[in-house]
Amino acid sequence: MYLASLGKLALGSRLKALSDHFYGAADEVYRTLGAPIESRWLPVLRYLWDAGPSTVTDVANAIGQTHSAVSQLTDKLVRAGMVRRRRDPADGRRTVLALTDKARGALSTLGPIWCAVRRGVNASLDEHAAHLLDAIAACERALQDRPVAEAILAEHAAIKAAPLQIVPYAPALRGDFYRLNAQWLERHFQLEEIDRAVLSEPERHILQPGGAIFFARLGDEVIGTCALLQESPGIFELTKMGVDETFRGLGAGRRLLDACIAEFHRRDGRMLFLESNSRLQTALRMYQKAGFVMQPSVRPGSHYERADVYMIYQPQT
Amino acid sequence: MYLASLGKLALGSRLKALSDHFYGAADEVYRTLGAPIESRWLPVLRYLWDAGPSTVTDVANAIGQTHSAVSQLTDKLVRAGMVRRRRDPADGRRTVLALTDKARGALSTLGPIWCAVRRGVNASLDEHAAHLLDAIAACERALQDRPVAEAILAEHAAIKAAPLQIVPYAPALRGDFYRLNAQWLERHFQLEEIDRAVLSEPERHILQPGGAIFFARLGDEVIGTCALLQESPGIFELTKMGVDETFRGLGAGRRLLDACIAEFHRRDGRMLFLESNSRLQTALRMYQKAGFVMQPSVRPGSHYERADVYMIYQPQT
DNA sequence: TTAAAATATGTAAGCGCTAACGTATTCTGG
DNA sequence: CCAGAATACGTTAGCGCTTACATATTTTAA
Repeated sequence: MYLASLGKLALGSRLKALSDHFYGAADEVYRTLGAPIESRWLPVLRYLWDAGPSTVTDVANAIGQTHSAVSQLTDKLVRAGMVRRRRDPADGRRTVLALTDKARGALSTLGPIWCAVRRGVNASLDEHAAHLLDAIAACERALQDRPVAEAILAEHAAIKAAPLQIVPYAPALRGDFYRLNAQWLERHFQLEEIDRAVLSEPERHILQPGGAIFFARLGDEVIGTCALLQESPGIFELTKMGVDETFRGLGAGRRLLDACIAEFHRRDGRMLFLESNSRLQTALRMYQKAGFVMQPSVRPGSHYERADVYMIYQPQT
Repeated sequence: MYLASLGKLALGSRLKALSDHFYGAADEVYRTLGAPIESRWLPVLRYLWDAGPSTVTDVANAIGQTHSAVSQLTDKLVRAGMVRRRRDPADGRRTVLALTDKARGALSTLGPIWCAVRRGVNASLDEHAAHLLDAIAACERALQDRPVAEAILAEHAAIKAAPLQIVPYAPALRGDFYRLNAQWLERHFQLEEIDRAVLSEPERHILQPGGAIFFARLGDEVIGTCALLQESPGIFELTKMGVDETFRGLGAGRRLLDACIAEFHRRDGRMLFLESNSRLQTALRMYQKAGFVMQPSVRPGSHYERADVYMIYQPQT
């Protein structure tokens, strides 16, 4: 959950754990079955098996590692008696790695074990693993096409350059009102029939009973909205606040909230309340900072299923 | 390619690289924009921001790391002046971590940058990242349900217990003949009309002209096949060899090959050849070991599009 | 009350990998 | 022919994380 703050960035450890899990399982199997092999060795051993004696760099390129990694792995393999190091007589810079007879013997008895590993992994993971591989490959390709840092800096420049404005309702914004509210409703709850009706016809359900709707614009983009609904004369509800997920953190929510509160005062409202849900912690903190106070119980006769929080605007004067 | 030998196990490094890429990009952005922050700090800082002063273990649980990792991260954060360590007066074992004013200041100016990071990452990766997350979650769940090592050992026991037999053609095996050949054809090439015809009616195209078909059975499962086709009197072609991908390494291919060669001798054949493709290195090595010799050019008048290898059986007597 | 068990944290060592460097050796162009 | 560039490879230090261990402190149970 808190990892989400980093967006997609916190994958590293999860994936390392995942792959360590696999390696660990394979090693456990090799140990149990008495195969004198470790799973981390396999890429190197397998390449030498297929390609015959090879230089460090050849192996490194083939298995997608740096020459250093191969060199260090080779240390272990030599220590385990699986690989022999030799100078290349034709080129004194090169080291030729070759399997020992011991390694050849070990590998040649490994067929059934590999087969079992393959089938066991498949049985456990089925298509999941395939999806994972596809997804990784897709990400790698996308990153090659375009460096992320560049994309981020471009976004930042665009955000900084665009002014953040609060504007009142206009018919052209009806679609935005729906979109911005549907986004968080669908993420956290269910979009119900009543929601669809109110969001589709804000004029009828909000403006006409004496309410107001504001929008936050960043440059040309409409990134947030908030509504003030007159429940009965002088009694207002703050509702339908939504900020585009990708544009949070710019202060648009607070600006919208302030606009609604100002409008409430302009209309000489006597009471302003809101209903929300305890899952929306960030929003609740913002309401609190703006002067809303948490009430001990939910609002009597609330017409929201999802409301378990009731707050009333009580600014300290 | 050689990683494939490990099946799905070689993900670790790729994913670490992928996530390092993200961290690196984010850090580059923070540096460029002058934010005194590193991306690895964020989970901790963000949690302290949201939850207030907390103990090491609380933070560790919240961000999904070990207490050691948090402790070490805290060292850095203290050195950077972002976090304060205090003993918990109520419980002398605990250390309470709290943000410094400096950290609070830094974090509060970070909104637009985070927003840009989110949008930049989204722009670069779009749904790829979402798929990746889904796939990881699916794998994690699958692993929880069933330990891999156990599944592998079960497979191994099953494989070891079952006898590997070579059996001649029987009508009930027609479907297996198709399946086993279609598998590798579709993976490496294209399944063409002519293939479909031959594979669907082996009696007509292979047996009736004086050929033979063998199957490898492991217990109840049919895991491989190979055919001997009489091209003209005394001239035989070894063809349609296929072993189920998940059952390779058990020696089924070699056993099938030997069966076909024995059959060739039993029929007093004068010549035995095969056509194949240089992509199928493993198969080619097996043919070589069995006595087939690579010819310098492709077979004249070959009826295979995909054949770029021509081998003739020439056992050293 | 007090010994044993549990909890909270820091520290050390290690993993697999990388980047940076150093040292050979070979290639290249004048 | 020979100086500089390029190549091959081992070594070192470091990353972020883990496990194993050491040291406090608190809780539990007899």
